[in-house]
Amino acid sequence: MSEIRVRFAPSPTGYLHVGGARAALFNWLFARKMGGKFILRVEDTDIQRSSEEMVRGILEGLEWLGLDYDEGPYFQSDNAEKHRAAAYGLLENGWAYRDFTPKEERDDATVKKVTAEAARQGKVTNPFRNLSPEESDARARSGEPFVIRFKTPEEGKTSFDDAVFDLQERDCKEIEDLALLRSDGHPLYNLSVVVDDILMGVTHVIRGQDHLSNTHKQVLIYQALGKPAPRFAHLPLILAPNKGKLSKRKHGEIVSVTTYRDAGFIPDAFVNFLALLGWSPAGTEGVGDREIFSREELINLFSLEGIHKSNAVFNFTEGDARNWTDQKALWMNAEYIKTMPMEKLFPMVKSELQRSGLWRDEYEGERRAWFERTVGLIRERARTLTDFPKHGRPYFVDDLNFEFDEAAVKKNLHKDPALKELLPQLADAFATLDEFTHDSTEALLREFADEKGVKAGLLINATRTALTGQAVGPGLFDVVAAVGKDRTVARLKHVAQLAPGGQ
RNA sequence: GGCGCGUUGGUGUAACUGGUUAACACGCCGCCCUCUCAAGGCGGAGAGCACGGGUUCGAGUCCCGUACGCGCUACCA
Repeated sequence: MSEIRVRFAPSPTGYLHVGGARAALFNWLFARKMGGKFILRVEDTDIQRSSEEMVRGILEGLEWLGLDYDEGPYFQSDNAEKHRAAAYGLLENGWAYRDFTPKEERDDATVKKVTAEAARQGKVTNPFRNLSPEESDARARSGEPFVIRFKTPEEGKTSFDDAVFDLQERDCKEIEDLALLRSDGHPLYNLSVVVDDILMGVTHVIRGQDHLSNTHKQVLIYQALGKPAPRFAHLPLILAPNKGKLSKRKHGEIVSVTTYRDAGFIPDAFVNFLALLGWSPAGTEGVGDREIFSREELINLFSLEGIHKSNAVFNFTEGDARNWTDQKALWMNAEYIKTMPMEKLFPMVKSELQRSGLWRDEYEGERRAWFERTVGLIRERARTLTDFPKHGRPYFVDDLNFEFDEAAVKKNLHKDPALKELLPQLADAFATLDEFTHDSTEALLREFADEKGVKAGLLINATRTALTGQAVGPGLFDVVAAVGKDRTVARLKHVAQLAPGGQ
């Protein structure tokens, strides 16, 4: 069997969105699984809409996801000459004709309505379809502008066996005489994809279901070109919570994969989440109810048969800061952060801390053990990588340059006036400890509480807020040990000064 | 309008070729743990499988119809 070759062919009309990312992922998984090649091709036929910046966005997204391509990126526009040649070839052998109808300018917004309205009138035979070659040539020679259209057969049907949607058939009379070449000579999508896929030896076309109807046109073009069509596999769509289309205009940054990168997602976690949107390893022996899969496992488990037919909803709540994206994605990310090997997590946390100016080289030198322990503390309740600088700041700064949560201060420091006296005393007691560990500090604090006749919880919560500014966080004695003796003593004394006197 | 595709709890999914009280995960609620918050453990609510017919001893699984959603119907991709 010859080599499997698949491609991801995004149009650079925006950044890499989750739908595109998932299409790229499935192509990549298939290529890796089958030992084939994964090709990246940018469909920039419509040059007016393309920009280098947008191409960069796509490349960045793929890189972050770790979807490396074996060939490319190719640019469809580079092949325009070949696409044109193909169109003229079809013109010559009678599979296409020149249409001299004057161009109608339609803007993107109204084109749907206009075309739907036109379709309502019923299909009409293009008056130029049967123009004699002589007359057609003559008019072309005279400089009259024309578009080259495919001469869709009047009889018969097209068919292909989709790997996901099974046998697809369509009557040719339902298919319009699609334009192949614009009057300005630019090749159009349906021609370009086919020619490029032939040129690149693509064996499997895995793409969004929105192309399912187009595929019939492409099948016709393959026939006209005398080439076998590849195997098609159409993916279900990813929809917004209202089951409508996911779009940049309506849903903003939430659909861009770079948003997830910047928000502190682990690439593997996002890939894992994406893989389960519209695909499942159902029926695979021994997989059971698992949902967490490493990249290698996904590659092994992946198959076109596991792809669903029905669309999936990307479930997020607009305007909810905590659940800004799909909660399962968030959960999965937390799961990865919590369980991944420290060696893999370390560099991610490092660059995150560097971004917020909290990184020190000693963290991978003499203080590495301390740093890893501290990261271990934070990771247990982190949902994204940005939680490391956010929750971790009190551990990484020497001074008091971290935020004190107002409610926490009120509840844990100001509520009981006795703390103004107790905290400095506790600080002094801590200062006497030679060995400053989880156990030794806990023993000391509890004994101190007993002596003073107060509940340990009072001091514990006050100390937590003194050391971290928060009312919530890891177990207090883990915090104390991580913050260390000097800072613990200093911070306890500091907050005591801030406490309201007397009352 | 035409053509195509789809429809299992709020979301993602499972349910071998029709055969136990429709399963799992996320989310939600409660309990336990506990110095807080998470995590973790335990338990619970939530779908009778879009709706209506049919076939069958028996249907989420097969057939027909309807509704709804989505896609295509461009000199966009």
